[in-house]
Amino acid sequence: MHVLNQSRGPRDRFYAAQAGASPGGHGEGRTCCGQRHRRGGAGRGALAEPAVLAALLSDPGHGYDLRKTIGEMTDAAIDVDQGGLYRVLQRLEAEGYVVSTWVEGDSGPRRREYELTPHANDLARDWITHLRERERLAGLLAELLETSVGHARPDDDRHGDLKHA
Amino acid sequence: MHVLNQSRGPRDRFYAAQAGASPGGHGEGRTCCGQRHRRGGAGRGALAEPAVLAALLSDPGHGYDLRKTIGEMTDAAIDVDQGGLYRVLQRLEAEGYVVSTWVEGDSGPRRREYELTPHANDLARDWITHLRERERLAGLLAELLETSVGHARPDDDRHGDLKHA
DNA sequence: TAACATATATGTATCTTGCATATAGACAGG
DNA sequence: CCTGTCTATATGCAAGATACATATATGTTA
Repeated sequence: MHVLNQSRGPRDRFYAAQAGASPGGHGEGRTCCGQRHRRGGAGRGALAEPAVLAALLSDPGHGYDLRKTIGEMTDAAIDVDQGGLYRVLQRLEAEGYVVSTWVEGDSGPRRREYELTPHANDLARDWITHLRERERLAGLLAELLETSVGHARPDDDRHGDLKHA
Repeated sequence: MHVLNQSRGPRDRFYAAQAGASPGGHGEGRTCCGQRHRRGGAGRGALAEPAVLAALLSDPGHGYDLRKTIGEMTDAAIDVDQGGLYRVLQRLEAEGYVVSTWVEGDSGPRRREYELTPHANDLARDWITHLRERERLAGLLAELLETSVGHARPDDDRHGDLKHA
């Protein structure tokens, strides 16, 4: 599952401390594209905001549940980090695309309900245009690479690296 | 044309000074998605590197010409900034995907020729996978947004902003 | 010699991400 | 009662990628 921001599931408190993660040292996970796109970075472009928008459009609610909503909507293809999620919501509110209100729940911790403003429709349309363009460009580049690389398939030269034949 | 990095065409020297750009002050270009994706940022994800890879795969040469190659290959949809271009090339060389050699040209400024190493094929295949996934996710989100927003089309309320009517 | 095109390269700000951490209420088990 | 876990919101921080501006150096042309 693509983790846009966070994803370590439940067990927030001291998870890292118990698991022995090095704070500041960083591991060296290698995701793809030759070591790149390791931890932070803009490897895949902005996806959290449109995902949040889509979730709020189809099913308004509070932040914590938004993750689940997004996960379901995208068939688990997109998972937004908790931290990033609230940052997106704060930004959207500061810009007038959502409004939030504290809910007086009689149980559980305090929570906010987020609602989209009419402006959000404009933003969503902007995002649609933008995402379609990104889709097009990614596909275009993929095709170009496929055309040029095409000769050797991943399992075809696992032993000869292009110049041994 | 999508400007990945730079694009102000010829006229490098003092272009900004003459045009009166504020160094450090920054303007506030608004590209799309409600003010965001203004100047730097990771708005569209990494595209410069795969573009350079595709260009080098189909037509090796020196950096300066690579821009033109990329522009032609992508039908002007992608334009890589000069600065970013060389940074990509340096990175690829540091990682062993390209090798460069100074060319003793009898005219013009010194230049480097860049060649891909056999390793570059693996990287290209990684990028293909990655780009296809990005294509898929962008399309998925676009569809979700379209479904939820669908009711009002951009030109349907160009005069009524949803709440003034 | 000034202006311009070619060519390579660095400085810097900004944006978005991903991981880690900080609070805090409610609830279950020992 | 204390500990641990789940729900819920939020900030700190480093890294990666982009875009704009600037710094060079060489050759060509006016």
